[in-house]
Amino acid sequence: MELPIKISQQSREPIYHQIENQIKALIASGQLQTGSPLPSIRALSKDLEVSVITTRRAYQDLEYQGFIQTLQGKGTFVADINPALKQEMKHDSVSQALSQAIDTAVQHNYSKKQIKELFQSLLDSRGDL
Amino acid sequence: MELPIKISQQSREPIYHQIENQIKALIASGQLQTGSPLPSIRALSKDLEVSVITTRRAYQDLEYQGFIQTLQGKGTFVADINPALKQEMKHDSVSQALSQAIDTAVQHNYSKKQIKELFQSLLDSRGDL
DNA sequence: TATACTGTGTATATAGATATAAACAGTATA
DNA sequence: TATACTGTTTATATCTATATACACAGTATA
Repeated sequence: MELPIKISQQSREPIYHQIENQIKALIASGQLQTGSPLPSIRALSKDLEVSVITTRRAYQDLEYQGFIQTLQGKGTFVADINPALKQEMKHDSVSQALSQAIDTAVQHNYSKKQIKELFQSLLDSRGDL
Repeated sequence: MELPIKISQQSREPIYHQIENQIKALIASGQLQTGSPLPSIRALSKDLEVSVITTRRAYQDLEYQGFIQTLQGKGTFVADINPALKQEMKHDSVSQALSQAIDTAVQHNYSKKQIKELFQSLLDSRGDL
């Protein structure tokens, strides 16, 4: 079972962190339901072409945070998460991402109008929306 | 002379990289003009409460990329950069930041409408714009 | 029961990021 | 000329991230 996640090697964010964030997004948005199995750490490491230690680290963090649970010999499954928490996670993550992008634009001396226009044009040119 | 840059310790992006990006933004947007002096690596390290090695790394990378030049004993100065290049840098950096934020929203299954609304509300609640 | 998978623990190694410290060389000013 | 600044070099150290490898223990299936 493949997860729709992608790793950017040029990003300065650690790989395991990228994996974590993307799995969280899938869970928070309901694309991964409670109880559904995740790929094994070995399978995921092959998919993403990273080492098992890296995928394992991501899963460990997610488990520590309560998003997944792993059973030795069986695998790893999405945990049961309060829907209100999911909503909050969604909102927080997306808000933070957008805010940071606005920060970057402001740092570059973009006006409100310019930011809005560029954003609109980028949003409109997305083929997946 | 203090630079209006801030370091986020929780960000997973290396500190020197954060410094680089923010100085680039200042140069690209004209907030730092050709020839103007940057704070010494020691002064900057004190301002930002990071080590000299870290600020030096940022300055070295910026120099390698042609944005600044340093003279031993004198200090570090903004280089002369083609205005077209500045424009391109601005546009690329801001576009990339906004695109990545949209990616995050999409990962969280946000619709175009939701993204737009959240963005608008975040933009409107900015006190600095 | 053997095989193929699962997670867990451990080891070794390398690269990157960052801290602190000291010394050297160059510049500027009182 | 001494002092205070500037960048440069070097050293030591620690932590983090990631790679590869191996072995152990648990589960599932043919």
